[in-house]
Amino acid sequence: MAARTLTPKGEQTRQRIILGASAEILESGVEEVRLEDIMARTATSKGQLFHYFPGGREELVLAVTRHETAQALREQTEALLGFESWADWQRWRDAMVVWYQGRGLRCPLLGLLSADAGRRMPEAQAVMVEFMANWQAVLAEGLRRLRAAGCLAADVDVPRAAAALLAGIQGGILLMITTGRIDHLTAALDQSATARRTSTS
Amino acid sequence: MAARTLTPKGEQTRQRIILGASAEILESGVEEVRLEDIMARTATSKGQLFHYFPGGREELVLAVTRHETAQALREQTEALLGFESWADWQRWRDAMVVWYQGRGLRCPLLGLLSADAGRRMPEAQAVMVEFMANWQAVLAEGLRRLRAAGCLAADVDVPRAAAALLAGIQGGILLMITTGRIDHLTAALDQSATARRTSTS
DNA sequence: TAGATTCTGGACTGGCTGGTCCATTTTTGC
DNA sequence: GCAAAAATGGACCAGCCAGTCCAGAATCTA
Repeated sequence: MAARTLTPKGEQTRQRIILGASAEILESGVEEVRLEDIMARTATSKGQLFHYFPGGREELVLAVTRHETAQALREQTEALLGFESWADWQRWRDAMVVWYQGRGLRCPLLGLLSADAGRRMPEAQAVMVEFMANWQAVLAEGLRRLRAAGCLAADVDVPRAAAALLAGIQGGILLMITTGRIDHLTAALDQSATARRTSTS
Repeated sequence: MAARTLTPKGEQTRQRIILGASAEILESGVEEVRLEDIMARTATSKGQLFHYFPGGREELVLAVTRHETAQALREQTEALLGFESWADWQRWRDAMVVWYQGRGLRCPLLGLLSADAGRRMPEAQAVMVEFMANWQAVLAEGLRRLRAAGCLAADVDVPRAAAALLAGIQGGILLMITTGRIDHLTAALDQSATARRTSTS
C-alpha cells in the first residue's frame, strides 16, 4: 500500500518472506502458521517481517494470496488457451492430477479461503473471488476451443459448463484434502467433458 | 468417551451447548468461535462446558461435527432414497438450493473441514471422511434409482457419477461461501443429471 | 567521506483465551 | 429427610503470539 522505497536487497528479502510464508501455509494451513514459523523458514527477524509488511500478519497473507492466485492463473491460462484437440484436454486433465499428487495432495489456495478466513480478511477473500472468476473464464475459453474443434457437442452451454467444471474441480480438491483420495477430482474432471463429447477419439 | 451419568437436566444442558455451539460455528466459523461466545449464547458457565466436555474445545467441536453430519445424512437419505421419477430429482435439487439460501449461503459443515482444521483435529476429520463416504453412497443409490426408472442412460457408471456429483456439490458450496453466488452449485447439480438424461420430461 | 536512509536483530509487552479449581446449589436415590 | 452425586458459577492462572520499539549494521547518495 504505502509507496515505500526498497533497495534490491530489500526486494529480495521481501520475496523470500512471501515464498517462505507460502510454503509454510501450504504445509500447515493459514490458521496454523505462526509468524515465528515463517521467520525460522526464511531466516528473518520479527523486525524484518513488520518492516516489509507493516500491516503484519494480515498483509503478509494477502501478499501470499496474490502471489499464489497469480501463479495458478498463469499456469492455467497457458495450458487451456492452447486447446485444439481432445488430446490437449487429456493432457491437461492428467497434468492436474500429477500436479496435486506431486504436492502431497495439498492445495496452496484452498487453505486460504477456509470458510471463516474470508470473514476476517475481506481483502484476501476479494482476491480469491476475482481469481475464481478469472479461472472460470479461462476454463470457458478452453471449452469453447474444444467445442470449436468439434470435440464437444455444438449445443453445449459453455459458460454454464465452465461453472460446473470449476465447482467440480474445487470440490474434488476439497475432498482430496479431506479424504486423501484423488478419485473425486478425476471423476469430476472426466464427467465434465466426456458427458458432452460428440464422439470417442 | 467416559461413561458418565447424566441426569435429564444434564442431558438437556449438554444438548443446548451442542446446538448453541453449532449455530455459533455456522455464523462465525470454527476458528473464530471462542468458548465465551458459546457460553453467552447458551447461557452456560465455563464450569458447565468442561463438565460436559472434559476434553474441552476439541471434544465439543467433535460433538458438533457428529451432530451436524448425522443430521445432514438423515436429511439426504430421506430425500434421495425415495427417488422414483425425474420430478423427484428436480424437487431435491430445488430443495438443496432453497436450503442454503435459507441459511444465508452458509454451510454448517464446510466450516468444519477447513484445510488445516483436519490436521489439528484428526478425530473430527475422520468423522467428516466417513460422512462424505456415506453421502456419496446415498447419492449413488439415488442415481441408481433414477437409472432404474429410466431417467438416466443405462450405461451410466453410477459410482463414478456419484463421486463427480459429490465433488460438484462440495465445490458449489465452497464457491457459494466464497463468492456469495449460488450458480456454481446449481450448474453442478444440473450438469450431473441432465448430461446423462435419456429424454426430456 | 559523511549524513541519510534502509535493513536487521531481538528483547519486551499486552491482550486474549483455553483450561483449572473449588465453593455453592440442585437433584437424586434411599 | 438426608447423604451422595451431579450441576452450576465464576474467579483465577498460564501460555501463547501478534505487534511494538529501539539500537546497531549495512547501504545508498551526494
